Amino acid sequence: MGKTLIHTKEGLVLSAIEVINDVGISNLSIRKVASQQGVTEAAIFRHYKSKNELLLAVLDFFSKYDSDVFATVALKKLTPTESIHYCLNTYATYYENYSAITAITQIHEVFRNEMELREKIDTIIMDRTHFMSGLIDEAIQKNEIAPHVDSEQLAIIIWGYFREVCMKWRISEYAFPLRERVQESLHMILRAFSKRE
Amino acid sequence: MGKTLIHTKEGLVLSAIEVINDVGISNLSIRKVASQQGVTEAAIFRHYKSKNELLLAVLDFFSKYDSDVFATVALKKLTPTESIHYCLNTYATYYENYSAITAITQIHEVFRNEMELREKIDTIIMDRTHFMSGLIDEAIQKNEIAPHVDSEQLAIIIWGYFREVCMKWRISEYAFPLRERVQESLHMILRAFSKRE
Amino acid sequence: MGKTLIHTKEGLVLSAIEVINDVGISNLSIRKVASQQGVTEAAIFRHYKSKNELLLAVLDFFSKYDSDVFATVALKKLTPTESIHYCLNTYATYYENYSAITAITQIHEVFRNEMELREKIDTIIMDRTHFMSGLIDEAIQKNEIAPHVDSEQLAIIIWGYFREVCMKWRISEYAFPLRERVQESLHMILRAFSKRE
Amino acid sequence: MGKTLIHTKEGLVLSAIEVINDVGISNLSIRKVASQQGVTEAAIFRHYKSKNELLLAVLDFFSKYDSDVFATVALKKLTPTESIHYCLNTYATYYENYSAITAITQIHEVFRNEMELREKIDTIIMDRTHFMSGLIDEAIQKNEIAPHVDSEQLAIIIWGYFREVCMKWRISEYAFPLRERVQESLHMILRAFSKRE
DNA sequence: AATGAATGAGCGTTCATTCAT
DNA sequence: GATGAATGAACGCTCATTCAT
Repeated sequence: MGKTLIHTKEGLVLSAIEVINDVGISNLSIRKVASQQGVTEAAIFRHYKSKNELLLAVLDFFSKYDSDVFATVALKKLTPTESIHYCLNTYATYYENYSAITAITQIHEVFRNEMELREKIDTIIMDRTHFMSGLIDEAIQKNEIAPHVDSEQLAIIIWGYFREVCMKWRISEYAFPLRERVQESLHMILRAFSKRE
Repeated sequence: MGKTLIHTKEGLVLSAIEVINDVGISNLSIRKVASQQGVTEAAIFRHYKSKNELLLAVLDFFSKYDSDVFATVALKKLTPTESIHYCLNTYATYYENYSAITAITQIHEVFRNEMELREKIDTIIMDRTHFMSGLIDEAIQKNEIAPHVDSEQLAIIIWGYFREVCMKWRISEYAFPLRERVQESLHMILRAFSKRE
Repeated sequence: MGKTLIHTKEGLVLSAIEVINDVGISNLSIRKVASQQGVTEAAIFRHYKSKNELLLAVLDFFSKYDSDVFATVALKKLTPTESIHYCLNTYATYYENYSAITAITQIHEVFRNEMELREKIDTIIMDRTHFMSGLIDEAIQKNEIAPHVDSEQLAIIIWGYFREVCMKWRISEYAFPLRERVQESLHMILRAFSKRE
Repeated sequence: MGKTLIHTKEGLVLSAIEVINDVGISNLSIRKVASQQGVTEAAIFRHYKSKNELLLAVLDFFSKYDSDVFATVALKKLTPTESIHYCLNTYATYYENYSAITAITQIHEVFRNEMELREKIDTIIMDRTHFMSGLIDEAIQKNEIAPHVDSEQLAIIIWGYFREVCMKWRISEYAFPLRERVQESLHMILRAFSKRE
């Protein structure tokens, strides 16, 4: 019973992501999520009291991975550079297997016009940047990255790259292996910003 | 006469950009553009025969700058690295003075569900990447950038950074000087990827 | 429950016919049907997913009578001539009591520009002609109608007459008794085409 | 000059008929007539001060033929029966060569919702019926048609047939020779109603 | 004699949401 | 826990008509 509820509730999030991927966030509607899920529109309002609340759940789902990744990185005994690799590799692998979710990486702007959604998305972005710049700071301290590098700016570069390559992947209709490409480019970036002997 | 026509038609593009910046692309409607412009909705359809056509004009306006920039760069006698700086500096300066247009940099995904818009936006992105990777190739040939660098990947990194920093600028509500920040970061990037002696 | 549904759905068809009779098929709109019925426009779309689907239901309603008539004629043990009389008498009586529906007899042409409607209306007309020419063939075999008569042409004459007299009835604002008039004229026609001794 | 005006004015009527035939009376609009004619919408209002006035001109054009036919019939020295044949033959020949105009024969009902148009169309129908029943009366007097026949009812039968066969012709997409068919059927009708020896 | 621009009303349709069942 | 019916607002778009040029 409780289980079914949870199942349906989460199922709606997955359906919403599917719909966003299929017809775009602008054309997402409760009706379409309902029919994707095979329920009535009214049924959705039993689980989420508004469309925005469903979208908040989508963002929760999208970022739930974040805490896991951040936590895992902390647990493993990796060098900072390895951590950065591990982090992006995790996302890239995940996205490669669930390509629809990359739609969410591209629609931050759309969420910005509803206060609740805006706060959530801003927090997600901020946390990711913060986490990344933290790793970079560590890397600088451990001489893996050159000392003059501004960690926040590099964090923006890395996330910006990641978002851009996700976009290219979508445009290409998933024509190249995302994980490999990200790995290569990240390697290139970290090497470029590494300390020079 | 001709003047009035051009004025209204172009004015509608500017109004559309304003509306997109204000309420978001998802909430853009012909009604809102009309009221922003102070005309009736029907009047818009005299100038653009559909909403999509107006949006195409917005993309035209957004990218019209591109050819100018590409051409100017070719004319000036600059080193490739200087050209890259000049290019991003131009956009950053422009955006800094017309912050609403940065909204357009963030909405590629939304346009992807209308074929005409999709084609246009894909072309714009491709052309920009191509132009940038061309400059990088030149830079590699002239030993300004390290030979092992993949020019297309670096182009993606640079544009990804630019898009990301525009997003951050918007989130911060234009709290930092965009041009300066871009200049610094770009300097950092190009230095990192430069040939090491 | 089920009852309410059927009621509203069928009610909309009757409302649509009322509107067509009042303001003409060209001026029929979902808005007007809605207000005739005392519901909102959106409510209509719960029952019929488009305006055309509602119009199809109107045609269904208009022709649902057909199968009943055809079937009844077959059941009763009447001479072919009596059958023809019975058939037109049934329509005339029905129309006399529900004059608004005669509007539908006059609007074939208008429906011709929507493929779905066109197919439906063409089928209705074809079936009626076919049924009538079948009866005439029988009448010829039983020597009630002269052998040289082309049954399809006579069917067209009879239906053409019926449609024309309905038009006259409408023009006259229902000033003469439709049933009686049809009966007389049909009698005149059948007598004229009967076998002469 | 005057000539051009007349030409344009009449051209608009022909364009309107073309549009009605192409997209149906319900989808006729000033815009479409204008573009069919290759002028602006505003230009039409220079010639006809409203859409209804243009439609009145269409009806004028449609029925202008009537007076010619009526007059010609009176001039020629024909028997009443021959006159009826001549009359329908003239229309059938005309329509066969200008099939678009048969659209007008089918849309009386649509015109009924604008008072001016209604009056016009009612007059046309009445005049035609009157003319036909006059010929039938003559035929009765000259023993060409049986004495017990009600001339008005037969007139309705004949015009009803004619309208119906025009409809069938349209449905069939002009698959049979209209004139021939009308001639045959009319022959059949007049023979049936003729005096029997 | 004709055009381009504009208007206000109306169109068919979709939306998020509510509520009785 | 879910459904079917309904609503009111908004959507993109087309209409007949007007008017300054």
